[in-house]
Amino acid sequence: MDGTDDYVLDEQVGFLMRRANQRHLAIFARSIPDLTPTQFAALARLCELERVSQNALGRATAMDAATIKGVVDRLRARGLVEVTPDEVDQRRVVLAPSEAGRALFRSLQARAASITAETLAPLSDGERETFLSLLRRLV
Amino acid sequence: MDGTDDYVLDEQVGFLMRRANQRHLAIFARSIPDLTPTQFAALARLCELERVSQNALGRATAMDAATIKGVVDRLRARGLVEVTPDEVDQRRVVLAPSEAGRALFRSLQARAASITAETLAPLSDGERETFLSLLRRLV
DNA sequence: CCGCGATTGTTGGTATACAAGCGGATTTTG
DNA sequence: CAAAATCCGCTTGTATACCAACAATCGCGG
Repeated sequence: MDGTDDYVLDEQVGFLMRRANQRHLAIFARSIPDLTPTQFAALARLCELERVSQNALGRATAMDAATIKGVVDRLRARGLVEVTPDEVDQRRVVLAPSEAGRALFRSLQARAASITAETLAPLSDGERETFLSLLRRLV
Repeated sequence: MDGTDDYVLDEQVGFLMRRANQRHLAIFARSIPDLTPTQFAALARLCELERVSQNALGRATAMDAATIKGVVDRLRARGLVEVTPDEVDQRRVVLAPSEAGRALFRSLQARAASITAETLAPLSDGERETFLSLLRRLV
């Protein structure tokens, strides 16, 4: 039992992912101060899907129903998302990006791409590919 | 300008990290329901450092001063951490794991290690090494 | 057509997380 | 030694994030 039980926090994948995520979040906030990563993800998906229900958007962006509600509320409050009741299913609301939402997304697209680049900047091109493909298998 | 502006959310490192983290958090919560990953990290560091101030523990676990306060409060409420005022520096409080805290950490250590293993289970041994070493460079 | 399970959106509660700002203590510096 | 800078812990406010519970609605089987 000499070395089997040493638990080194700094080598745990969860701790490393948390810290890597912190660094990425800081890069994002510096580059796009107006929108959080979550809000941007929701807006991006909405621009891609055009018309979806709230929960469906949540599933498409890996967010809980309770979480997506708050995100959509904040996007709505800023006029980036429009909400209309679904005509057939009375439980649903249909979300769509407003013209302002679409314009904002377009204007931020390039910056968003550069955020990914900056996050991965410590790695070489090949390492980036490797990292992303391994990461994709851990979702 | 045909393909330069397609922003694919699912390929962004932030989105992938968020989802990989979600999966890891779910594994953690299933395996150690009593403690959050953050609380466990703080407890682990505390067992390693024995006696630290609150903010110092926060820095050692990559937590904001406001964040570590809440974490320590909850650990204290469960009797896992003991607090004494620092004798020299009157601003500081000195944290130390209680006997119960040390015992809990010891009893969870193996499970914590298996959480890392389960999180990385989709990868082969070599891929795990690669992933961790790349991830370590992104913190 | 009736009932029952599933889905939709909502709410409340808990737990990170960070920014900003506070008063107080300590250390550095001029 | 006094002023400035720094550090300490705290609080407030905002934003994820998830769970659990809820009413309203929908769809399907009988």
